[in-house]
Amino acid sequence: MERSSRRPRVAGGDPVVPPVAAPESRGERKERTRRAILDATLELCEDSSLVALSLRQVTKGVGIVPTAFYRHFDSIEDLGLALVEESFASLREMLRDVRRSDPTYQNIIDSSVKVLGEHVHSQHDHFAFIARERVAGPPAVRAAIRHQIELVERELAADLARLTDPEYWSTEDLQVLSNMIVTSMVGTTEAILSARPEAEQAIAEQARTQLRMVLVGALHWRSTGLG
Amino acid sequence: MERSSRRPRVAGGDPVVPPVAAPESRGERKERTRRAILDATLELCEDSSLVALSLRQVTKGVGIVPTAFYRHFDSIEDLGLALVEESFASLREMLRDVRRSDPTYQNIIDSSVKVLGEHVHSQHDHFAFIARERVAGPPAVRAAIRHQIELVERELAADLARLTDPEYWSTEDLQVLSNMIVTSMVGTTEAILSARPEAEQAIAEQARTQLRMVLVGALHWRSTGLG
DNA sequence: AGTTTGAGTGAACAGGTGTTCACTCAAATC
DNA sequence: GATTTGAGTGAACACCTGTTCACTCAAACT
Repeated sequence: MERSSRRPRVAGGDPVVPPVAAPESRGERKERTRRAILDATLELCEDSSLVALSLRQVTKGVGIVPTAFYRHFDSIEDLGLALVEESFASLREMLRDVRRSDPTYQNIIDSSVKVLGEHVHSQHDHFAFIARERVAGPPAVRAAIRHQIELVERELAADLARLTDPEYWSTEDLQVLSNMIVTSMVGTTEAILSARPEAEQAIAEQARTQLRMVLVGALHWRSTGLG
Repeated sequence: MERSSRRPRVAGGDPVVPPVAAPESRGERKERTRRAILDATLELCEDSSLVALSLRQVTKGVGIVPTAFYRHFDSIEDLGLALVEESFASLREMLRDVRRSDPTYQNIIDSSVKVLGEHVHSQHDHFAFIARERVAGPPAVRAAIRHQIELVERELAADLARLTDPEYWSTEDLQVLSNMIVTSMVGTTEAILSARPEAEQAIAEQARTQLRMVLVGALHWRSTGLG
């Protein structure tokens, strides 16, 4: 047991840098442990779910004793809510990138799908967390994710309002269209996350085609219905 | 302990009918216990996931001893695969109902959404199981569900092939369209399952509008793209 | 009638679970 | 320099976990 220092290990492996060399303030150290808990949890529940994850698994992954967990979170569910916030911070960063979309791409669809693909990889754990816990997490976590997605849908509907003719597009229709686009993008995300890498090109192509189909529908839409 | 008979209790509560009055064959009894395990599992993992469900919880729910479980399934994962088969039997029954759609409804969309709503309620546990375990179940269960959904998508694409002009609709486009419709219906199912009952009317209306939008897109689609 | 089969039992195992408690000891405050 | 604060420790608790084993005893087969 003489190996275990008082300082948390922070991740699965042992620190490469001499642990003594870091003069940390109290707050810095607490924040570092907190981060380590969040990161370890994202990794550990990757192929199961928060509801199947035990407090002791998390603390073992971090390299702290079970009791230390309570200095940071009340429960796994509480931890989950923190991860929802963090994950949606990633997602909103992506939306920011989508909005000021790369001018080298000629249209919105290509650049959106490109940005989605990039972020799903660079923020893989966050996107996987949302996709899973959205339907399988603890009730409070599910509710929090649903709420966040609803906010995103409303934002997208507001964006779309600026691009469409209010004569033909009612607020309700825009909300419905926005929901469909978000649902489709959630589906694309799930597909990327659970596919072999070589299939990703095809998934992206499918996502583009779907958005094009929806766009064709939108261009011919009349609020009055199919007429 | 004198209350506990040798016969399994079959569900949460105690049997109302005198348990002695049933002369069962060996096979009948085994099948009854198997059903009880399947039913108890569907109930128990309703608000968590298979991965968070223990073998002992299941057997306690059924009213049998943990060891008896192994007479029916190798593991919880094995049980999960049986539930996938059973749940997709429900889903395919729904698809059958959709195909010979109610002639009192004038179009496919209205009747399809109606049938979906009905089946999501009458087979609530099966649909909830698929929706959850699709993303959060044990790997083998996830794979099985993905495979089944892929089959459904291909069937739908074949149906659509009969309704569209092959001049404008390539096989690939039909597959993509089918994927979008299925994704949208999965989204609608999730929405119904996690919404308060009074919101269901609005969800159905949204589902109809989305299908109408897609249909408008389909009617104006050219395989060559947006032109 | 006698034998085999197999669904269900109950005890035991080694180990994992959340939570409590009194504790250390270094940073932060006085 | 003395005191307070609080992140982390380690033992202990009562309970739950999957799996094993030898067993019962009624239905099914010979």
